[in-house]
Amino acid sequence: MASEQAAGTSGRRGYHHGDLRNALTEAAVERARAGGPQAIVLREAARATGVSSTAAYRHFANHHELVVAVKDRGLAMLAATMRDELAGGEPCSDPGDEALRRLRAAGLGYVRFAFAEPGLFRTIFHGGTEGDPMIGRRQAALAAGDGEGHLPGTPDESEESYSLMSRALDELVALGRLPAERRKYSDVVMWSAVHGLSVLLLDTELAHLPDEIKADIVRRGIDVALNGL
Amino acid sequence: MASEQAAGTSGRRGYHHGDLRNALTEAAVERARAGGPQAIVLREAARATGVSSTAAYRHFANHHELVVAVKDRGLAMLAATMRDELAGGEPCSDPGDEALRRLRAAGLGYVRFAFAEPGLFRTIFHGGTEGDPMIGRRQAALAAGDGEGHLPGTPDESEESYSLMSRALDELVALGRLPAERRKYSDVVMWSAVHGLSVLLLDTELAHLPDEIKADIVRRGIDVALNGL
DNA sequence: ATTGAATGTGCGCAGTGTCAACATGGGGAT
DNA sequence: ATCCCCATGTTGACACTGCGCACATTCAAT
Repeated sequence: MASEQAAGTSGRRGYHHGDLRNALTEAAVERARAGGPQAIVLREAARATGVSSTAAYRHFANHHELVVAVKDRGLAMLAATMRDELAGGEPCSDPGDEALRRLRAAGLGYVRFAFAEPGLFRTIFHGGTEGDPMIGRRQAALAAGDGEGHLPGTPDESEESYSLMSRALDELVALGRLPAERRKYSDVVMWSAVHGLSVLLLDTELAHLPDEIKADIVRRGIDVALNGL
Repeated sequence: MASEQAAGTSGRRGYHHGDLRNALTEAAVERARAGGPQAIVLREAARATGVSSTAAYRHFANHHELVVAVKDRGLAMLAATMRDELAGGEPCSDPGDEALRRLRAAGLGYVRFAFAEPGLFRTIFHGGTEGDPMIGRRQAALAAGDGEGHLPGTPDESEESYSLMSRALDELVALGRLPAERRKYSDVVMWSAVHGLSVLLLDTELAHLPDEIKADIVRRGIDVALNGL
């Protein structure tokens, strides 16, 4: 009975684990961190948790659901990283500058997470969106563009990272730093800018560039986006 | 010696196939088109080609090499789509406007390909870059930034799509439409802009948006990038 | 204590990547 | 034309994966 797991939240105090779903997810997250989405293998996670493979099927309908669970965790960590970046810099006195600082910080945090956790980042954006979190389900609303002139959203709470940028943009408009007519789609465009930077500098030959150059590119990319808006 | 090309699909006149590598790649491309990188399964490709699974190992060291072959094909198709888009619109009389039109067309072609061939697009950017084509191998040169002030490249001929945008930018500089000091990294930024748009509108809940909205977002995204440069 | 629903276990099936040993036959040296 | 080499294909097997089925164990409500 000398199992490797000793304490913490996953006690395994007998036949029943008590928190298997969580334990499995954590194990899967660990693999994903190291090897990306491909490294998420159900049997492995079960093995690492000290439980039979089929036990996992009591908590996940199939392999994909495990992946989705990992995506969720990753998304939360993404948001956390962005929030950290937000809180990191010192606020500007001018409200307009401050809003802009926040937008830039949000974008920077996004890229920073991608670099810090490439495995998780790749896992988050992997395969279609069938059964995923992100931006939420009510796309119907998105379709018709709402009265405020931008994509509504912040569905549940999953897409906090998205709303961070979105809110900063709202402030910019409120403070007159961004013409209201340009508000529409600005969030998506900003998001796509930082996402593109992340992916290219991570999964392309560009990944071999020295870090300083990458940092320059990221700065430039974000500046271009902010300028262009 | 006379007949050996006849069939593009597969000759199979006897024990030896004659063009297995190509046939396998084609089969794999077909699966990838329909189901993305995950759909590239070596045994399946062999089966579809009417050959034993292990025969593939005479032409590909392992599964990954097959995927790389598909990536190559996809890259070529990407470039083709972009070139089509370039040739599609009518040229502007003013050279500066023309260069700008080309840059925009290149970007639009990029996104258009992503929408037209999502499976291949996802395959191209899948997993690390170990043993891939793209941007080429000489990153050392990239590191030090060259005299012209932008990332050199056009390695072999694989990254034609990249060079299409890069050349348009060069023209813009030559014609005084873009300050030379902003030329640096502009290609990467432009590329990342269109890439981000493609990925987000393809692999996110945003994918459920109606096509018109997507088109609007793409337009806006590209405009922002061009403006920001 | 009984019992039913959760939860976990073993076993098996189909399918995949990959390797080793063997078969075939096309093309160059003779 | 002949012969032999070796690139190209084939069969068989191993390890591993996702997943379903029948059975075991436990917790909780009766």
